Amino acid sequence: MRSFLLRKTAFFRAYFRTFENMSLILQNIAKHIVLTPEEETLFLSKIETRTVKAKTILQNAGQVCQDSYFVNSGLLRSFTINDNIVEHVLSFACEGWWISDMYSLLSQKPGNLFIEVLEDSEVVVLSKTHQDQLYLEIPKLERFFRILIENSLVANQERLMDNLSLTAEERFEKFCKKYPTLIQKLPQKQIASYIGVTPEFFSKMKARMLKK
Amino acid sequence: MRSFLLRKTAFFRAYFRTFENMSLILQNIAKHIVLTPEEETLFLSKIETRTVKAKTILQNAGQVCQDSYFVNSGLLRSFTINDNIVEHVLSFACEGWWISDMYSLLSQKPGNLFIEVLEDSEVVVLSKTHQDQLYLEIPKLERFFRILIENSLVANQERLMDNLSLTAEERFEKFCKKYPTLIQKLPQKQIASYIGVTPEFFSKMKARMLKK
DNA sequence: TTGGGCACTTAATGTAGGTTAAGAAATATT
DNA sequence: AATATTTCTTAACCTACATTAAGTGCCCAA
Repeated sequence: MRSFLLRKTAFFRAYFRTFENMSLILQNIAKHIVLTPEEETLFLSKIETRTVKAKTILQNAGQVCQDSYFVNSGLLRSFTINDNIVEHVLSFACEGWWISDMYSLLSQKPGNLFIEVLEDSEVVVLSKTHQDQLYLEIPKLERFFRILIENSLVANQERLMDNLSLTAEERFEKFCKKYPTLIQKLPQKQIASYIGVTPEFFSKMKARMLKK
Repeated sequence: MRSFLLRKTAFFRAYFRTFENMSLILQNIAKHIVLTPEEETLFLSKIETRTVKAKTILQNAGQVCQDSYFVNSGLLRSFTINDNIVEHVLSFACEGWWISDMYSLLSQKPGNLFIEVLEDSEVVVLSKTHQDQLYLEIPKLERFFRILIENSLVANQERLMDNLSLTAEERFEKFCKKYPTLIQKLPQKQIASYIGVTPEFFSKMKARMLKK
């Protein structure tokens, strides 16, 4: 009897933990489309959560990307490394954001991006295989991901135009306004890399801005 | 009898012209999804073709964007103008490409982009209203547009990283390889603006490259 | 036919941001 | 607590690209 109870509480703990872990992603989906409880269950059956420690590399350049990640908690980034061994941040992802190497994921060719964990994090893993299955099983998800990608395209276009027309200082100000929570968490060199300047210049620029 | 024949030939002419005008966009769709003949007809009923002359502005910054354009023939571009009255090209669109101000189209807020006709062109116009209807009437189109947008996001991300890590010369070389047909058609200052340099610097750079 | 714009070139000078290097401060590792 | 490693700062010098300005060739409109 006692062992039964033990098993039972373990079951409930796991059950509730799953729900706790998954509620954020379901909320995220619910912002754009409505899933039935059965569809939610099906969706949940295709994903898994994973706890990852800071500095873990989830995706390496040169490899074919198999997974997208949704961040439950913590902080990740994607970046490239060019010939001179200089890193350039493509994107950050904190709570409630998705991150992946879309080029590699879609083309199933080796990618150029690294995906790195910046802070101990909990991520939801969605494999390409499962995502493709889900598109067929729950066609509404086409809409969900279409909307996500539309939003990220718009943000990307704006960033591109900003890089062409604004100074580093202006880009930094915009970044601060747009992602105030990220600023707190990020080491300065990561911000510099996202803005598109060297850490040395960023430091100088920051000092200059403080004087004003 | 004669007038009947006349009407008949007029009908056929219109019929075939419609088909001629629309076959490119249907082919474009067929690359990613399969539509039934009825769905194709429905789709065609929601769009119209329009002949536009060079220098026409199809979309003005400050206005809410209502339409996406698919290019049957000719050449368009989208661009912003910053405070200093400097233009920056976001994208070109020639035969078989889509162009719009996605930010404004999605948010229905005033946009920052201009869309201008560079060469006399024929475009297919798809209004936001019709597009939204189509998503409901032919859910497969969610997939089609998702794929289109995915591809453009990937291209944008690459361009962003290139702007951060490559020199103007390298960006130009990449542009030439990627869009060889565009190079022929575009005035040099448009290329310069896309690459992200002034026309003066571009000219100097070109001279330097020819010497090698 | 002329002339007024527009695209392109060349050249002098200016500057935002890069590079190198060395030290200080903060974090991580033992 | 001590050491190692990474992050940040400062400063001197360098360069890719911008700015300004003046000039050339070309199209096309009156």
